[in-house]
Amino acid sequence: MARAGLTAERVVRAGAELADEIGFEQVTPSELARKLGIKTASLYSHVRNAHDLKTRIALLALEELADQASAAIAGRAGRDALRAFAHTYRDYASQHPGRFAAARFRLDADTAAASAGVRHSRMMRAILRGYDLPKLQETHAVRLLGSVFNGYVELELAGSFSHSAPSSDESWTEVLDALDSLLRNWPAPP
Amino acid sequence: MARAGLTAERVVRAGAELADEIGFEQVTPSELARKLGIKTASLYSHVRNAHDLKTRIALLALEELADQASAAIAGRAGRDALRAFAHTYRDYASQHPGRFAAARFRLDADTAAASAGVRHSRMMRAILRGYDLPKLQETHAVRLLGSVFNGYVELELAGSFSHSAPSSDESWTEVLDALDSLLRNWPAPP
DNA sequence: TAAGTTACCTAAGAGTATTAGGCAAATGTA
DNA sequence: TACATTTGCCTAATACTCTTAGGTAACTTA
Repeated sequence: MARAGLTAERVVRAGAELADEIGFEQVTPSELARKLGIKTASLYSHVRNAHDLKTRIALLALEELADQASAAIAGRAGRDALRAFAHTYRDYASQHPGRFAAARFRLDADTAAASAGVRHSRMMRAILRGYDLPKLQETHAVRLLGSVFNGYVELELAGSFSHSAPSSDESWTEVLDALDSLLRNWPAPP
Repeated sequence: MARAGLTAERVVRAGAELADEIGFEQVTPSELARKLGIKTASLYSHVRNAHDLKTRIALLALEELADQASAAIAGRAGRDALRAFAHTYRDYASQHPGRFAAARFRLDADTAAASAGVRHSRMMRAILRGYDLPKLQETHAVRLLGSVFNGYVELELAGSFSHSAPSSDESWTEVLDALDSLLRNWPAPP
């Protein structure tokens, strides 16, 4: 019997591809085994179980996304950085919808803390340094940015913006301009 | 054999409760049948299949949420309406996390168009009427609001805000103030 | 009370997740 | 080169899950 020469890493990468093809929810050991041309049981030497598989795909996606975002904001500040970061997010989601869904997979606290997820919030904080926000408002602003990026992309992926004018592209740039303006005129706390 | 006296509607309501107990993803025919004390196969006289069950729970949740939001914004305008609407969203999600997840279940286009989802965007548009937005910017603003509300609540539910100060409650009010301020000073298009 | 409806059942087929144990291909060692 | 070890993949088996088909007994209505 010829071997496929798989490793845990190759399995996870194939899982990520599969997620982009059929959706992250639909990625299961049996489906992935089919794609790889091996028996389902054979996967269990590379991955602990179905949940472990999904977790690893999520970690991969978080890492990839952080890498791309980090490259995008390098050397930029203020509005430019904000736009570059946001575009990276949206582009990644449209090119890799399954991976993006994976990045939103709910990890347990420890795994999340050790994931590339923390780089994401660090980058947002870095972007905010280009705006003159009161120190105490920074976390609020980070949470707002995270909410908008995740929320917008998810709604768009769900098709919520595709059945009415104006185009989602247009809204996206307007929304980013609005956010930029908001960050430059953040309301003073009471 | 004593009958449980179920109907499609009671089944769906039980499904919604189950979602709040164990999570929407985990709601399956077999699990629901267990909760109801009947055999799995018996569910199929009330519901077409697993997907149909989830769809109906989603529609129920959208309806409930729209009802509550509609009651909350009645008689209010501007900042008050914005806050009332937003709080309804967040409260519903924290009291009914499973139903809230259900409300985000991806419906096919026709079902979505016939769902209470359309009431949600109508309400957001109504709220925006309290602000003096350029007509063309209204849709962009609706999309921004939807993104923030969905995004924030989802991140919060995922625990993203629970492991660092300040509290999510605090961020939520700051974020809403920021949104209010943004809507009152929406940047002029180029 | 007889007829019709229907809420629930049992039975069965196909598929999935997971574990246990086996063999043969790749790899390291003498 | 020959041997031992590791390991990548297999078959087999268990215990689910979803779904369909057909039956029966409990309610409803005339």
